[in-house]
Amino acid sequence: MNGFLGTYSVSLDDKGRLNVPAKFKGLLERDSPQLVMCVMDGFLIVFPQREWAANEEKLYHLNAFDKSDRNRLREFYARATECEMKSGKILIPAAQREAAGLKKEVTLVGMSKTFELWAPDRLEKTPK
Amino acid sequence: MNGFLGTYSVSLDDKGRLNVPAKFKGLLERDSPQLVMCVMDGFLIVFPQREWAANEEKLYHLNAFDKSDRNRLREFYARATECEMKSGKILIPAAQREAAGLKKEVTLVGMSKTFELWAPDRLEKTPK
DNA sequence: AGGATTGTGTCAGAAAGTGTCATAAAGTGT
DNA sequence: ACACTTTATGACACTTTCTGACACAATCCT
Repeated sequence: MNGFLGTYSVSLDDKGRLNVPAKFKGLLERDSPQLVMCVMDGFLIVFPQREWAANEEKLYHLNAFDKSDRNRLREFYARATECEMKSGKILIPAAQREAAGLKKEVTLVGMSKTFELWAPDRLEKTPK
Repeated sequence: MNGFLGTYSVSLDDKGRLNVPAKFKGLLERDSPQLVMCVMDGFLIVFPQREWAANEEKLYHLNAFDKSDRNRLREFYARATECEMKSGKILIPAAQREAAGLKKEVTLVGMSKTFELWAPDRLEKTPK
């Protein structure tokens, strides 16, 4: 598989775990089940760990003593959580579920290297 | 064979699989049965994987941390699904069938590097 | 410690996807 | 037009995946 592709509608179980679709599962199992989940505006991004690291590198050049750079860095890190696919499922922490407005139904959107988790109604309102 | 050419009328089986016409089958078997199926405006485009990758390259310049770039990326990736020709058939996922309004009869149109899947009535209404 | 909350593994039933085959239809050569 | 080959269709049995639920483990709080 080339990357995460497509839109899937999945439901969370009673503890807020999402069942990873089989097509994504293969990729995560092969690469690594370690993930970083990050709140963006109104939705969640899931990075496989390696991909997260690659993004992080892009931030190295920022200056930790520059105020606006520091704000960007803070944004980035403050909203990230480590998580993992276990038994084919990913637990979405309560704070993240809250931030993305996730209830029972979640729409999962592949973005090649990463994928996104959306509350279905929010995704619909996204500009086309 | 040089590419996908011509129009074929095929029927889907009870699970929504289409039988790949023999002329296309050869090409897919030789090249690779890996495909990406993408929802367009009311119909589906099927890309052999290699061809998809070539299109994807055009998006490399976009910045995934920029909001509007990200929306464009999402539009592209969200519509796609990986699929594969297995036992000479291609399963069209329910969501895709829905999006293209496919029932039992499907019209398949070769477009050289790719081919399209249409609901017959929609194809007829296409401006000439 | 006890009780609540949050996280984890597993499983059964339902739904979706897959392989194979018999028959029907279309195409080919003579 | 005939026999023969190839291709398409529909059906069936089987496998995989998804869902929702349950039981249990770990953590937190007071």
